[in-house]
Amino acid sequence: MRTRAAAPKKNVAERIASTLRSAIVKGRLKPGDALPSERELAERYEVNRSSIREAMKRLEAWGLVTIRHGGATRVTEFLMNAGLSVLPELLEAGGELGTSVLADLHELRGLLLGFCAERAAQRADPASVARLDELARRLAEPRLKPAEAQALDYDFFEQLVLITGNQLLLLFTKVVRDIYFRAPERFLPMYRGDVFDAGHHRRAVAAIKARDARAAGDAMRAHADSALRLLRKDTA
Amino acid sequence: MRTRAAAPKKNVAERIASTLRSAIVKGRLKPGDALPSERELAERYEVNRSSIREAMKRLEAWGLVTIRHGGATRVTEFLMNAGLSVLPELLEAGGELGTSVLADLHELRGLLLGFCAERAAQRADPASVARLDELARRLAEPRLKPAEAQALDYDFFEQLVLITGNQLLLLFTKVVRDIYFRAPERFLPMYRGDVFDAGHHRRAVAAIKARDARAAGDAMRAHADSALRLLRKDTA
DNA sequence: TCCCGTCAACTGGTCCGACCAGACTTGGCC
DNA sequence: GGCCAAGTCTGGTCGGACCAGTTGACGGGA
Repeated sequence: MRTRAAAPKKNVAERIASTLRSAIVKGRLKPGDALPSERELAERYEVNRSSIREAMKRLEAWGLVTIRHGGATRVTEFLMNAGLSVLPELLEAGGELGTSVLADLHELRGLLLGFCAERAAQRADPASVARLDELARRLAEPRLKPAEAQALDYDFFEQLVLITGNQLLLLFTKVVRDIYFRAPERFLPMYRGDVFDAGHHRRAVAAIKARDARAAGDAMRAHADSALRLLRKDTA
Repeated sequence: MRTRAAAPKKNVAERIASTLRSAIVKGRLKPGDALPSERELAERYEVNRSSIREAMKRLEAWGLVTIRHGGATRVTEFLMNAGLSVLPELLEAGGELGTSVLADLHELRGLLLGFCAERAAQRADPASVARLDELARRLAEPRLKPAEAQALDYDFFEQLVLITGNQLLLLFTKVVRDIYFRAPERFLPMYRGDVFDAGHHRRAVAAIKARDARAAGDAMRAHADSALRLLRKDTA
């Protein structure tokens, strides 16, 4: 809200869904709790019931509530039942949960980055390598804004994933992208000029060119690890 | 339930959303194509426009279409935009895409299994190890039905993930579970008595007990690799 | 007293038809 | 030919009606 686009032109349904989502993820509504009926919510928010229904459908799609015809709509135990789609919500909610999940994300990112870099060293075509090279070069530019570095870093990740040809992994990167976009402020500190080191990317590209899988993987793992260490230091 | 019932009591909106989703994922509707207007779809499917709207909202939540007020609703380049929620559909679609994604899944599963096993060897508590032991023992029973072996194998995976304490990974396993549940027939061949080898799990548990991270990881990676090899042989 | 079936009063699901609001299309004006 | 305005497409919101499962209170029978 406060940052990124003062949300001027959101749908009615979208606005209400966000409100309720926040209530759920932040714990004001606990798993098992019943939401007010659609008719009551419509009255409370002074909108039509159709809009409330849309908001409910959205919450259901996010895996945050279960709707039962005839029964009440209840908050689900989303950590055990929802899929990755609730992730952005979890991070946006901030707080303790958000931070621990953020660390989990970086841990997993390191694993995947390493894997992709190794694959890339084995089978990257010249055009892909050129794109990686270009991205690494731009990452090394002085006076790069944190937000730009973040965007380039994501592009680098995506390019690596594209090289592996693993479509499932590609879908996963989209989840990561959603998180980056929705809660960029959680990531920007690691891209500050005084802590971000573009050397990892440069070394990775060099290793990929040299077909050195191990070195490429190590470089990207080191990149993710540095973010993880920074996060741990900040929260400590 | 377990066998995925021929969709007996789905919503109108849900039914229509599934139909369209399938059309999109299977390529009958290509990225960039405009869907018919809500009013036209309502007429074609002989339902109210509200129901069509709900179906549209669902497709949008899945990342399959983009809705623009005033403009047409268009199919997105979903592989580049959708999240993991379309995965089950990709597999169910069968055909070339389904098989290649299945291979991707096994590849990724190997990576994650190996990672989790290594972590488990480093930090598993006795109770968790006992649960893994029990699961491995049951997997080794003679005359195990493929479906039972599949269920146990999934439980083993989940238990490993729980040991890592990575909540994000836990959410990912839920996605895997959804796939297993929705298209079990795609996985059962690898659990047939004559090809399934429970030795990988047994060796992994032994390695975890011995705190041998490398051996534990290798055992689980070998498990996933054997599935991948079988898949490649079948399609070849 | 206790159990069980009935039914009213919830809940969400679908429908209708109207109107608002943004975005394209078209045609006439310059 | 190029530009702008009106018309008519699109989705967005409304409200009010009715259908369809669930729930639980209430009353009658064992």
